[in-house]
Amino acid sequence: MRELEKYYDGLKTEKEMREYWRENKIYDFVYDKNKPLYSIDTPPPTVSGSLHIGHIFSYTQAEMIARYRRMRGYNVFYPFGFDDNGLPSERLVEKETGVKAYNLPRSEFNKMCMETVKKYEDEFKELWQAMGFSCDWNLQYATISPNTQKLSQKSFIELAKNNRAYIKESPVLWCTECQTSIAQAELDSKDIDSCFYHINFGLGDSVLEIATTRPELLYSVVCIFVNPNDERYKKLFAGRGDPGAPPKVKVPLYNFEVPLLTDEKVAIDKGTGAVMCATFGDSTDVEWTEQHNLEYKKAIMPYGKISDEAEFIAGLRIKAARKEIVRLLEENNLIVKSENISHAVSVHERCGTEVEIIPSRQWYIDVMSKKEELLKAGDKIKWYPEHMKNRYVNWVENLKWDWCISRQRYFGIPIPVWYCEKCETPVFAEIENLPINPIETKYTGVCSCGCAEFIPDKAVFDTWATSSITPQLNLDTAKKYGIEEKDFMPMSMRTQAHEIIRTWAFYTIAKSLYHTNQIPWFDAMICGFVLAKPGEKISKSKGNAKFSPQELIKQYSADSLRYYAATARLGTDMYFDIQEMQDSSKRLITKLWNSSKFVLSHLEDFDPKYKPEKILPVDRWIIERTNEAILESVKWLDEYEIGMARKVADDLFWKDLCDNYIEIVKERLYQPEKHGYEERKSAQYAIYYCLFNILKIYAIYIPHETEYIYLNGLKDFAGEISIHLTEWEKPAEIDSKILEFGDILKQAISDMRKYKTENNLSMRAEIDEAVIKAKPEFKAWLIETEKDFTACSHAKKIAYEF
RNA sequence: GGGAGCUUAGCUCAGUUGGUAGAGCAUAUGCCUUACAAGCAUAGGGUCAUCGGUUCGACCCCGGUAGCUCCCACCA
Repeated sequence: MRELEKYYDGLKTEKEMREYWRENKIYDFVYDKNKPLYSIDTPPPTVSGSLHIGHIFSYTQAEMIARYRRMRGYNVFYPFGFDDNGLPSERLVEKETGVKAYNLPRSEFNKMCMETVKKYEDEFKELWQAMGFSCDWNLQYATISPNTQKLSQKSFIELAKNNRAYIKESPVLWCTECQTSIAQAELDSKDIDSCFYHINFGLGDSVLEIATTRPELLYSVVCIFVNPNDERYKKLFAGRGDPGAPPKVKVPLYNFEVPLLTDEKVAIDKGTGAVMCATFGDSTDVEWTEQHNLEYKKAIMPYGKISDEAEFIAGLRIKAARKEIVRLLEENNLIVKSENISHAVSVHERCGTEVEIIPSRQWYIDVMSKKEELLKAGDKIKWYPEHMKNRYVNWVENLKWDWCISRQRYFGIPIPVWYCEKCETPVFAEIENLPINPIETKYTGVCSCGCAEFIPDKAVFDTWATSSITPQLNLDTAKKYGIEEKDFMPMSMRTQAHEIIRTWAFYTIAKSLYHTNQIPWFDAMICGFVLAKPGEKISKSKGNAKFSPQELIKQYSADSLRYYAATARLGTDMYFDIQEMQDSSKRLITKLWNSSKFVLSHLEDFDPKYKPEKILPVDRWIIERTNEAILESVKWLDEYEIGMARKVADDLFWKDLCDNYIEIVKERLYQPEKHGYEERKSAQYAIYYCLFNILKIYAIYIPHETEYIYLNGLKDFAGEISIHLTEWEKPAEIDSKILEFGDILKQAISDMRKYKTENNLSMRAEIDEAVIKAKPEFKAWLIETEKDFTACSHAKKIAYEF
């Protein structure tokens, strides 16, 4: 057995340990049918730029769970993936190269995307490896890979054939900057400064004042609404009967007439209580258009300009059009007043552009009619922390649109569909031909209408439409290891941050429900964010990501970052304090090193197979404390509370083992001639058990250091080639009597130390008497401990108060 | 406007069956102790946001209020 060096060199050691793990394939997935399976659905990071410390922390927390389960005897299926297709990646490429996707041939742009994505993936992978992640890279997947494309297209075709997915020409959320349809989940809200214009519309010989923030949409006004209970307008409807011809309102400038209708949705106290319904100003306009069966006019074109049909403003961009209309209205004295307001508008989360609603033909997945089933599925999943389920429920209940899955973009998975040139009926690719790009491959069949000419769909899928099948991607990999679907689905656990409950979690649940009629995973582990300060997310754009994760690892070591990342409470945001990280981690890592050094130096002649006939009471105490801590850690980790489990380990290690137990048995270990050889063996047995098990708990947090200590001190005793392949003890019931006995000893030591400190004495100073207060039932154990206690207190005499 | 979380020592936070308030950091004082001065010991420091209720007893359970944070809605 080798001895540990005087100081621990984390940076050097970590590299060596990772090399050791690689060489010995420590984390390679092996499916042992005698062990239960624990599968983790890890977020494939979006390849949209470099990762920051926030990503690192939440991934690390989940990684600790993987390690924990492995050491509890599970087959841990822990794959990693990259979400490398879609708009985020496209935007990254556009930003890095300065090109715009629509200015290039699609194949050329996609090639650029592949190159960029590859570069970042290598960077990501290196980073995860530098953090000591125990995933098996043989299980890796990428959402742009051919196999993923196949599964994603297959998922779509199945849903379309089961009428869960459908194509429809209808108003859709549209980003004029990215020039694509988007889904409700991609909306952000932003407060913007705007102007509320009160405009005079014509009403017979009189006028009707209507307030709007979007005068540029006057051309597309299809009717005016007032609330039926609004006293101001009731008289306008009097005597017209029902159904009567509604009053007509004349739109200014354009001078066409639209009906005046009533709807309960109109807020009486907003503006003048009369609202213009344009196609489309907002989502309420869409609802009204459907409910009241209104016509629609195309006002805004997909590229963000006003339609050619609109007089005065044709071809102008939206903001310019607004300006021009306002100018014309003012010129004609049609504006009664205008008030500056700040109001919330929906913007596209990726680019911040105000979202429009324009009619377009898109593919959707039905979620609106399945809300109840989706909510039930949410109930079946165990959410950690529990209250995170609220976000899911809240989202499902407030859904307004079916999930639009087609995007008019380039770097994504093609929609495997062609349309009949004559009747526009969609035809689907054959499953065995997937993956397929309909632009490159012709459809060879004949349409039911007899036509044989087909037009390919040029759109691609929403990124989430693919990343929502990660359980299926994982299953596909698992099958290669001989795991059957019934043993794999639902997966054990999904881990993710709370910000993507409405996207990733929701979509995955929906797809799982539609494909398999069951939940995708049993547990959802929802991590919090790492914030720079309250309310401020870490991001490059805010410039508060002072250090890159790579730099932090290089400077402070992965174990330091990992130990600190384990401070967080599950689901709760934490603030990253570099000083605190450095101090607390370094302290623990050093302490663990020094105490291990001490323990190992007393194990030269130790034989783990030999259990001393008599284990002394104080040794039984630290063994039992260790067992207690293991059980408590298990309890916390089963609930994904890694921070609480770490605290349990810290308390045992620091307070009980280092501060008290080692101080008590030190002399017994050094001087068997004074304390007895069998007594020394008892202590050896206890320190070995305690250190090994503490290392096993810490192994999930600081895998490098614990492995190094294990390899250089404990491996010869334990046999396994890595501490990460050992299993945690499974202690039976805890003996509380012996724990109580430990508390008595600790109290006595504390009293003794207090006395010495108050008298400015060294801890080694001799004192006349040390006093132990205890119940009489502990008398026998105390007598057995007297030699130890005398040694650690340096008291001439031990007095007892029973 | 609806919902969730938080409010405990100067700072960061624990406190999971309701029974005398805890840790780390910081501060002060002392201690070279056969692992560790990259250490150890001891101490000071809290009307547990606030008001009310239940209870023999409340940081904990219930209700109200305030502040902070987040999610959702608000887009005429």
